[in-house]
Amino acid sequence: MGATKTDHFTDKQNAIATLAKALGHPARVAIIDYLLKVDTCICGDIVNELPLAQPTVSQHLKELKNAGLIKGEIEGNSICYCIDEKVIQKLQAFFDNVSTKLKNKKTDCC
Amino acid sequence: MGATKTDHFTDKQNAIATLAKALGHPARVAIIDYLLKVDTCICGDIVNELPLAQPTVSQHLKELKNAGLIKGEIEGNSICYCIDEKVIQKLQAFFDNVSTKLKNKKTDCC
DNA sequence: AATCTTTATCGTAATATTGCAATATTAAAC
DNA sequence: GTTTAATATTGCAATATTACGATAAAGATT
Repeated sequence: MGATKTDHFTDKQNAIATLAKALGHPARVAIIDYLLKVDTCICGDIVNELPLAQPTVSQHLKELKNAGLIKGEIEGNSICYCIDEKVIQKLQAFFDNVSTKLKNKKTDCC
Repeated sequence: MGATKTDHFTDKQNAIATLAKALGHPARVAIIDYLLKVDTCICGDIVNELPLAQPTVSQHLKELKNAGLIKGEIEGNSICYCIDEKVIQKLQAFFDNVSTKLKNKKTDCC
């Protein structure tokens, strides 16, 4: 196989998994880190920052974009990428919820 | 290729990526959801809950365990799995940080 | 319009992931 | 000790991901 059975899980579970998967590569975490660090966010800068070839970076940016984590805006002949705050908040809410529920748990088996 | 170039990224980036990757599958998100929902957390229950065969669930549990997201404790001839609160807090802190930094950003290009 | 710059896409090789049937392991129950 | 029950491991097929060279596309520059 190799294909994920998404249809058997809830929309929310699939949504979180998609976002988490998008961040499941250090290069993509590094891209997020970089976009946070700088105020301008031109694709070329990201390529220079990362230890990967330009097509590879482009592919990682595409995956972050597909997952909805970043947005790209054409700026002359270069492209400005930024993080989508709403999507980050979705992840934040998920982990907040997990954390809260863990604290309220009665049994602490392990 | 197909192998991730982990050595070029920071330990923190690799750590976040590893955790995110572990949650990058709906079945594994569903496992976390289930562990939060119930007070007992025996592996067999998880197998019954998920629409996947026992070996597949076992494999997903192993990946969550390898990433450090859950811990397993032998309980008779069954196994009790629980979420590691500390690791969740690591992810929580990461997204809190991203969120805060986004809010403090001057330029909002996209 | 020819050229340069910037980013995306294609093609492809190497590796990883997903899923399951079959089988192994280990502890309880009899 | 044999059987039952619960979980893990093995082996394998299908698919996905990662990485990059080569090339394309599209706007800027000359």
